[in-house]
Amino acid sequence: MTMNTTNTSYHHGNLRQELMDLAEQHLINEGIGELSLRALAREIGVSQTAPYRHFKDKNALLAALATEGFRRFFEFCVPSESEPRADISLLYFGLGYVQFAKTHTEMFHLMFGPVLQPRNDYPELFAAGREAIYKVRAGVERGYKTGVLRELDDVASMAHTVWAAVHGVATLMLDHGDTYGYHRDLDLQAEKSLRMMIAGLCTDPSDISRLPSAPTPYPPENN
Amino acid sequence: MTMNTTNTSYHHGNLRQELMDLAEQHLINEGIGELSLRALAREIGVSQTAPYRHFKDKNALLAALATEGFRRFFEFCVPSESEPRADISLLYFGLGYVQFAKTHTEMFHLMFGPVLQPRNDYPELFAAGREAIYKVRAGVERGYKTGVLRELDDVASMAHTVWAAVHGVATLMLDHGDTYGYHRDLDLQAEKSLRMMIAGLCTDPSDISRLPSAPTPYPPENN
DNA sequence: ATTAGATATAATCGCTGTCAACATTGCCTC
DNA sequence: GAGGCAATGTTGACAGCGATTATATCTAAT
Repeated sequence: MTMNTTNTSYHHGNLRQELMDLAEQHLINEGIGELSLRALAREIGVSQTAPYRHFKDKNALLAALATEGFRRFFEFCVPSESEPRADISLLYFGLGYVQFAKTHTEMFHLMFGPVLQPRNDYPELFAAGREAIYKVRAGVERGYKTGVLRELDDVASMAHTVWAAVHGVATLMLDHGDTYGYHRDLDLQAEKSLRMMIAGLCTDPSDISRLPSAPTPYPPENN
Repeated sequence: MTMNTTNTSYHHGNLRQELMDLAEQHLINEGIGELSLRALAREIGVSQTAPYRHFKDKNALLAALATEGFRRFFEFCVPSESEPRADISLLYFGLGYVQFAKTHTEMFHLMFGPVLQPRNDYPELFAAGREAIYKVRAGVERGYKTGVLRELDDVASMAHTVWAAVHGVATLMLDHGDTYGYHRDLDLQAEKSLRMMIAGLCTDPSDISRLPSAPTPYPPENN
């Protein structure tokens, strides 16, 4: 994956990146709680103190990971921006959001959960989060101008509402899928909920299925 | 609070309860991550291993705490059930939900977050979560029968949607309040978002402020 | 007096975060 | 090209905290 895994020289040369790569794998496989700097160092074959050259502490590494996660998240949601109709664009955004949560569960928890808080300590991460919001605002603004969305409030408030709707669907699916029962098709349910909520914010909330399906497979080729 | 804090006898006699009480205080003051069985035992004045007589491990204690949390949560939301109009009832439920999240932040994270998962291992907790859903379903059913809610889908799906809406508003407020900027009145924003979303699910989504205010102070006297 | 339940003691193990002292390397300057 | 410096990594050790287990001891109830 990265260039020199079998680098036998004294200096690893790519430790920072390799730490992050491996950390992400551990994140995926074992979850946030189990991630240990020592284990990473051991596995890479480097001393236990070496990581501290690159990250002030464990949370700093996690923050870097989460920031990287946001970058992918944006790519994940990019297609929604090219959709001209604002309501459909928001729906696509929501679908991407949910898909991301589902396929990058632990990363999602890291990015949006209470682990790295308050955000004051992680300016890059904070900025990434803000960027995400701006995208939604842009979508809402478009919806207002084109008359697709009901102008219930100012753009910021409406964007907050949209975000909350999407976020709620995603987190509920992750954290309470089992509570809702294993027999349900959660993906389908999530999409239905998204549609209901977004449709409710539209000028014409006549029908949920009014909003067309997302291009399948929705998210682009990125893993 | 509990009976025998100054019990000098060998047997504490009330350790289980006292552990939970103290744990909750720590939860409130320091958060989930900082909670330590050892600290609790130390503080109570009992050996470090004594808690294991009452809880299989740390998570078992947390699960018991969360279950207790659900009991309070239900009391918190009880007033919504006495409201005859289904949409208003759902709104009150949402307001209670958000208030609970705000005033019992860490407990909320414990109850709804990814800490105690999967729920298979905590049957009581699982049951408590289910009970919560049934309440929402009842509300939705009422809304269908009285023609207040749009019958967009079956009761279960609609309940899921309502829950997602409410849950999204609450979690967004907790975990991303700072991202959205300190200058906003988050409480107000949360309520607005709730109103927009619920109104959107109603037969007549004409006006957000159509739904009347909650009785103030909304939640009953329980701390 | 016995027994089951509650607590204590001691020990294992892992992790974080620091520190000091030292080794290697690459790059920059002269 | 030589020297020097800064960045990177190593080694080893330590303080501190935490979870958990095994084993021993106490005590209250029967």
